[in-house]
Amino acid sequence: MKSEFLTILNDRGFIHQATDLEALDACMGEGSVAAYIGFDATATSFHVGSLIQIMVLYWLQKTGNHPLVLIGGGTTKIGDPTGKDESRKLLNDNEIQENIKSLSKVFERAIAFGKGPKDAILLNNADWLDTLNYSTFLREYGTHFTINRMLSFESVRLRLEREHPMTFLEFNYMLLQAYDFLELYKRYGCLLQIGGSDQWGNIINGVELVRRVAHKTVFGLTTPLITTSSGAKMGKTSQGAIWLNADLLSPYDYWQFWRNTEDQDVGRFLRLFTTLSLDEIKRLEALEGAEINEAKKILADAATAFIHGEEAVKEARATAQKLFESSGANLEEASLPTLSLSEGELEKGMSILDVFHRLGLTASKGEARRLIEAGGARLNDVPIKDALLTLTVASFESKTALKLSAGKKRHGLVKKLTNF
RNA sequence: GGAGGGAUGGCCGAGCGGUCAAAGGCAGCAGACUGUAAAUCUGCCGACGUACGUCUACGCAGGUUCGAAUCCUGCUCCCUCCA
Repeated sequence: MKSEFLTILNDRGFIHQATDLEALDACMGEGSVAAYIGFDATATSFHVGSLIQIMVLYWLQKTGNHPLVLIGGGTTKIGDPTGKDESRKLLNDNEIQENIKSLSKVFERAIAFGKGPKDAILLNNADWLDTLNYSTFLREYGTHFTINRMLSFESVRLRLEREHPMTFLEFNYMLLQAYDFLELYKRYGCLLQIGGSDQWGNIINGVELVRRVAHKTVFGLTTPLITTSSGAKMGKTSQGAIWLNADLLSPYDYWQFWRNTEDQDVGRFLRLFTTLSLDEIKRLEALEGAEINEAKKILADAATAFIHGEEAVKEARATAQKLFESSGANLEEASLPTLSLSEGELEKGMSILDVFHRLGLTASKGEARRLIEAGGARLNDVPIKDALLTLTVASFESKTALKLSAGKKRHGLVKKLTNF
């Protein structure tokens, strides 16, 4: 590898497949290249599954290339059939707009947007897709696609084989994504599209369309699907996805997610999801036994800082330290789910089951009861034995906050509100 | 168009008139062991009630029956074979 960008990607394990790696490398070695990554606007937040793409954007910019962030405001109206057994419910314009607004916040910390030649640009393909004229589009681009070939793509073939219906609308998705590439090539001289490995088919369609229409060789590159060593897809937990937006998953929980990485994944994740130097990572992943916990903290710090910023890291780390490393510390400041009870409520007494439920530590009161029976519930680190326990003013003694724990890792605070 | 099979809890999958809140597996949660890891072992795993209990749930809508996830009718969706 000659180019800085591809060297980094290669060393850090970002490359799964590429159309012509050598030619791309030569091209990127010569100067700044505009490259794009497309994102669906199907949810209000990304989760860690998309994080690898965001890291790639960071490295693009870091190595002097020109990142184009494409949000699929237009293609989301179609719905990417890739990897899906049946068509998704279609979103309306409003929902898509909301999603775009909420999604784009994530990029701001990772890359710099602006008007300069190396500043990232945020784009929405609705800007060109919405105004396409059907018959013109068919005449100009429809001739470059054969049904024979389109039917051979995995996304289509699977549906056909299983006799799950695929609508004509969805069938067209790949044409529109291919057209995006062409449009970005024309507008910004974009030479490279990067995406997850499942996007391979869509990406090569774009490469091909640009070659046929503009007679230019452009490139495609995919990143691997990241799984944990135990084989699970990244970021799926019982609590739901590991969201990147703080309103869906608190920075503390995000930090914890990384803190709890399996030993075997630490090195790989440090390379992919932090920007630490490779030397440093080598040192960290060589740690053995309990020592590797230090590496996990560094991973959690770096990954959290990348998305939520240094402030959030400090808070998360302080909270974690209070919870796990020092007992009886002052918890007032900790960033935990908190329930404030008024004096009125405390006069009457509040069932401990209700408190667990309202704190979100358990999904129902029954679950809270089972937790207590299993010995996993604690009040200020003392196991709760009685499910009938009620919290009253007296429970607080001289303190203003109580710590409730569900297992070792999930905690919440109950505060006493003073009326006056 | 014809013939047959199927739809069960987050997923897979048994049950085929009462003993069914529904076997078993996976996922999940808790406990033990550890290192906030993995593996292993143990317990839990619809909601509500302190509890004998009540409610909701086996594709949808009706029906038969003292009693239905289980039988009947209609509907919807899926699968297999034949044309």
